[in-house]
Amino acid sequence: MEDRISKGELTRTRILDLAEEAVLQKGFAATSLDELISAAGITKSGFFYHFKDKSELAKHMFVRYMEREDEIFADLEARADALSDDPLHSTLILLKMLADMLADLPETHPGCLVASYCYQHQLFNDEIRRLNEDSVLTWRAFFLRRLERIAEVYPNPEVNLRAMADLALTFIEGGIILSKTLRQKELLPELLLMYRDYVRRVFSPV
Amino acid sequence: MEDRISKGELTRTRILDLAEEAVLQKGFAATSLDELISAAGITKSGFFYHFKDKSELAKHMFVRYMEREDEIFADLEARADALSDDPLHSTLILLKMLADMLADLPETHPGCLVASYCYQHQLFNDEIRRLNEDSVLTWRAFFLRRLERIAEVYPNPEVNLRAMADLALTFIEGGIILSKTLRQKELLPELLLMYRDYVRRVFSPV
DNA sequence: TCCATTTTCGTACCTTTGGTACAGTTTTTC
DNA sequence: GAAAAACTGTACCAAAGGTACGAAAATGGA
Repeated sequence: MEDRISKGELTRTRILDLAEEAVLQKGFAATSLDELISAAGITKSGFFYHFKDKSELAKHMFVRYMEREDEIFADLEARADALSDDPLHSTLILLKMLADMLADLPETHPGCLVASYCYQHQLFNDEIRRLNEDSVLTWRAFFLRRLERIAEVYPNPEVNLRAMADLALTFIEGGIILSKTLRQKELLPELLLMYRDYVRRVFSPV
Repeated sequence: MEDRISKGELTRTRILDLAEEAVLQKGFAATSLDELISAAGITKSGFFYHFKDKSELAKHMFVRYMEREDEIFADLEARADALSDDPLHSTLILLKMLADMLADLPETHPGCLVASYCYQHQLFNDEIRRLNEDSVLTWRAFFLRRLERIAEVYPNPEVNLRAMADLALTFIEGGIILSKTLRQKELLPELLLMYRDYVRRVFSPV
């Protein structure tokens, strides 16, 4: 009938939620299984029923994180594209919506798993490192696709679209670090709006 | 006679070098003391003679890291200012030299301790968190000071200088993550040159 | 050369953590 | 009501961070 979520699925979600929060605050190695199982209200055996070892936890945590981010971006894209047929305009809307979303967070942005894993890459196996790399490439492709569509309408031969797509990620990752370190949540949306401004200037006819 | 470096100082430097490299690759918690002492060729007691606990290691490592960075920036600044009296021009030179320096690194940038600590803040005490915050504020002040001098000569009322200073850090931190994750060392200098370009466009009279 | 300080080693011990192994039990679900 | 799913309990292991403290080199200056 309804979209039933099995009990196991719920427990797994609970573990992953707790793990993600802990990892973003103190790193993967310092996130102890004991801490997770007691917070999740299960036992060690229960944990190992769901994840065959800690590295499986890392992998599933990351995959889930990326799926959620992808959903968010797909949703923003759909909403932005619904509001304007002009590729430049709709991308500016998208960036504004993203900035608003980040500004509306109750606290400072908790952090990005890509950055966290990047600064602990030696802890992870090749599969996870590959996943991390792929996720960055996916984001780059997302922005690049939109920038290319803009460039078709507003050609600007001087601009390196790939570098400009990378810039979006740079703003996000760098902005999170700035926001987190200074504990000022406004910094991240402010920076994103600067990126938006930059995109507008580059493509807008003077 | 010469600037003698005591044996203890040498050992401490060796420990800090090893620790910094390990921390940037797998995080602080995963960097074991046993690993450091065996690599440094000392014993556990030897380690605890130099650092009263692991948290002292974290602190000294960070302080030393920031001193080195400060030196690098002070040196770049001195060299850039020697080449031009015009504040805009000398800052553009500074950014170019920084980009060149990063491009000349033999490998991908090893990472920034500010970002590493930021993503593991819960591991550290207030003193270290404060140090981390202060270091970002110092960098912001460094760039802000230069931007203000530029703005005196090339006024642009539309621009938020503080946000533009933060942008420099954002480019660096975000660029490191991008470079490290994709294992492409060219990305970081490329991004820095984009920041340089941005600064030039903002202040250059059309 | 002697003496004090600095630097390092040896050893023993304690707790937490990740991980393994595996048998047993309760809950769901069909 | 039976099979599959979702756990629990117990016992064990090696490695890690840390503590404590006494002894021994090494070094540096008088």
